[in-house]
Amino acid sequence: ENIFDRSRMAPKTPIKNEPIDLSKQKACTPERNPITPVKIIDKPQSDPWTPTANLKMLVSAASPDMRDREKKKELFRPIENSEQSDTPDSLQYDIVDDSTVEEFEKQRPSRKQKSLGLLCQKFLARYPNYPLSTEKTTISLDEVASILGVERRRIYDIVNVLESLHLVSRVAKNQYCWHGRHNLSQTLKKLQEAGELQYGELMTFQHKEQDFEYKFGERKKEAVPDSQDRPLLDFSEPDCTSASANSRKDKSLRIMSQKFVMLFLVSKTKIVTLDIAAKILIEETQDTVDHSKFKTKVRRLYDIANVLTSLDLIKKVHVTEERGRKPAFKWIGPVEFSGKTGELRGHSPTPDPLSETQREACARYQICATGKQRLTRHASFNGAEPCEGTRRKVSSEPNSPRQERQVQFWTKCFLLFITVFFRNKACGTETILNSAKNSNITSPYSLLPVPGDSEFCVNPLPQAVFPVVQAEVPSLSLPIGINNHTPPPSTPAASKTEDGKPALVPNQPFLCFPSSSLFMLCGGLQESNLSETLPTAGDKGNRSAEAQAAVPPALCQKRSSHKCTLPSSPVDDEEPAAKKLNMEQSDLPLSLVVPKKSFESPKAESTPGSGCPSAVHLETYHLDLTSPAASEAGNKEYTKPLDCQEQEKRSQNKDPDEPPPGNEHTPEENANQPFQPQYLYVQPTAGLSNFNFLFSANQAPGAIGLASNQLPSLSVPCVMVPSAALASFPLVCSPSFTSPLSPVPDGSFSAAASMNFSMSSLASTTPVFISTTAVVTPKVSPAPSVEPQQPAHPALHLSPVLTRSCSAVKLDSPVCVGHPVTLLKLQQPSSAPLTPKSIRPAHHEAFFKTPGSLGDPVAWKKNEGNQTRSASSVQRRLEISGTSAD
DNA sequence: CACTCCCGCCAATTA
DNA sequence: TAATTGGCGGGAGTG
Repeated sequence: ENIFDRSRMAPKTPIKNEPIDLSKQKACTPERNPITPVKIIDKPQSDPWTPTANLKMLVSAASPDMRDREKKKELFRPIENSEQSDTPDSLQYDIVDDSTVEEFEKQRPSRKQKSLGLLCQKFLARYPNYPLSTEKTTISLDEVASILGVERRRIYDIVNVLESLHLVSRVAKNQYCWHGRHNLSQTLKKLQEAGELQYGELMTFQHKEQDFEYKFGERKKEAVPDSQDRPLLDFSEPDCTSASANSRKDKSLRIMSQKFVMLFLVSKTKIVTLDIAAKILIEETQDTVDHSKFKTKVRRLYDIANVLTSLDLIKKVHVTEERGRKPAFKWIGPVEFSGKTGELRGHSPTPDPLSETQREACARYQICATGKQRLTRHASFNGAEPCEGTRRKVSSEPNSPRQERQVQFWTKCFLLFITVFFRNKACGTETILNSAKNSNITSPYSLLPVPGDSEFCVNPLPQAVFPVVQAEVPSLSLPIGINNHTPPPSTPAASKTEDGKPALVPNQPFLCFPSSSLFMLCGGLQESNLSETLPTAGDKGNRSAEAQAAVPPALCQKRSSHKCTLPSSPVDDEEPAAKKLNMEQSDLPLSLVVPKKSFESPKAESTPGSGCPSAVHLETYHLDLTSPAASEAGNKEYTKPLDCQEQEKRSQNKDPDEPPPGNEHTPEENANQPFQPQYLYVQPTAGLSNFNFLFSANQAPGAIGLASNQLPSLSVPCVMVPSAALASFPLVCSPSFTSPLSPVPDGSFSAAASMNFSMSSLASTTPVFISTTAVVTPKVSPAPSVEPQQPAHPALHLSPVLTRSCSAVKLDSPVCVGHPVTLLKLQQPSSAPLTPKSIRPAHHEAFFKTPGSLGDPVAWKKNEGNQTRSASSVQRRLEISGTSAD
């Protein structure tokens, strides 16, 4: 107590003045209860207390008596300085006073009490939410820190986040101005707009329309460069001015905070999982994704989330996924702000086209958000801020209907995706299976049980992942998998086997997700839709399936090059993990196939017809949701230009088959199209960091379901790829649909396997490729024909994969399981998406043995025709018997 | 053990 | 050069 008193007495100022360590100061804080027993005091003298203890107490006590604190601090300092060993302290406590101890304990700042969230609340409590305009409240960091009894460092954490939302602004050193929530709405609106541009665009561009993409492609080509130049958004705030200063600011907590908020605003579900957010943020900033970075990012996100939680903008929730529950946050703040567009866009000098391009680019970049791009946007974003001038650069085209549509579209897709997941999870897998049986889904797509799939996505993935990994690495090795249904080599043959369905399959579309981006989406989407859809077997089932299918986006990674380096290492890591996963179900073998590269050719072939379709499908989904017909139309081009790989990916995503049965059929026409299995790409998160997963949407459900249930979980069509590895290449997945595989594990796998292979091999099926790399290729427009290369490329290079299959959803089909999926992934490193090319090669090789794949994109292109290669490579799927993921 | 996230070192910036 | 900011990650508290 004495101490406290003293501290109180002492002037706060000390901190600054005094050389003393901040940390020590912290200790001071105790105020909260002035009451604190005297006893404590003694300690200081003696040193009994551990600094920490003191701190805790202080902290807990803190709020009220700030003033005193200052004094306290001073007092403490000495004490602190004297620091003694902790242990003694404790003893002392006891000795000193039991009561005190108790008090301390009570007061003890348990960790929670010291949480940033609580601190933030205290901080916020000091200021009115809606201060009178007239009154300018200035905040002195030192003062607040002392009052709250915390280190100044902590105040920075709070202030930085608040500043990102413009609740406060820095007026001078150590001085902030409190604005309150008056402008919160505007800020959020801006963020939403910016978010849509960055994140949303990705989606948007997928938008279906072929035209759209088509255009994009063109634009992209043109624009791409530009895009690079321009940053999409900048979060930057006021600081924009000092562009130079970016370095540090880029990583700023402020920027992270804004991006984080943007994710929520862009997300339909309004739920964002931390890992997804972290991935997204990492992409933006980092090239290399390492686990440590991920962890760091997550830490930061917690910091931000705590502040946002205190602002009542978000709340913590848990999203249960395959692997288990993941921490996530749900936006509970205002959601709509009027228009999206906003000024921001308008300014941009660049016309829509640019914007589009930018978008594309952005999609990649943005998300990744690296500096420049962001900047521009950001600037706009800031609007008010100084930078504005620059920011305007960013084009705004905001609202073009298309964009919006696209956005919507994506959203839908996401929703579907999410839904699917949820369903899967939610529903027993069993049901799914059943449903599947019922349905007879022949189509591979359909697999999913509609109703029940809840688990699908998630579970499968993990498991799948592992297997995949193994497989990948050595393609050879892979066979290892429990079921090796297909030996890698065989694959080609296998592919044929698949044939049964091949027709459908052929074109499976793949979706690529940018790793991060997808997730986000997913998170957001969640169920809402899903829930509805599901269940009924027939159509509904299908739909649901579709929905699911839609979901999967493939990811790509953006930066191709960067990642390349990683590959090897990641792989290693992966494996272990994979193993774990696999273990579970040995039965199931997951077959992972990793196609090395898919074939371009197939794609090419497919592309024209199939490729696009897939894309279309997705749309369809949406359409389904909304209006099916339209969607299909869209489907074509899933491919996109490299630039925006991410975007592309997304765009690809579109394709998913159509959910509705009817629709699906249509697509089917194209032999290829029909399939479009969707794949989901999951980025590796922390643990998995290296791997990427792809799921076929279609399959997924089944797979998932399977996993849990009967089937070997494996049936899951997921493929994992080490991200690094992937980065470079394109993945291919073929979802084959297996025909009706029954849940039987082996069979399923085999089927799957076959499928995969087939895909690769088969022209018909399209193998999917995902190319991570960003391939340069620009886009493939939907129309394959359009570009010669594209056809091949698209698949290959483009990460985007696309696919999706709505149909997958259909549960009916014979087993959902069947799908084989393949996946791929690619990743790109974060940063520079730009050069896709560079990236790929290396990675591919590393990961995949396939020569062709590895090599250049060009090769691929060449290959296009040859599915063979790809097939083979692809084929390598791994099988895993692992036990189920579970 | 995983999730949280506090704490504070220390570098980048700023005054 | 000193002070202010703030990135970052070790590692502890929680469940």
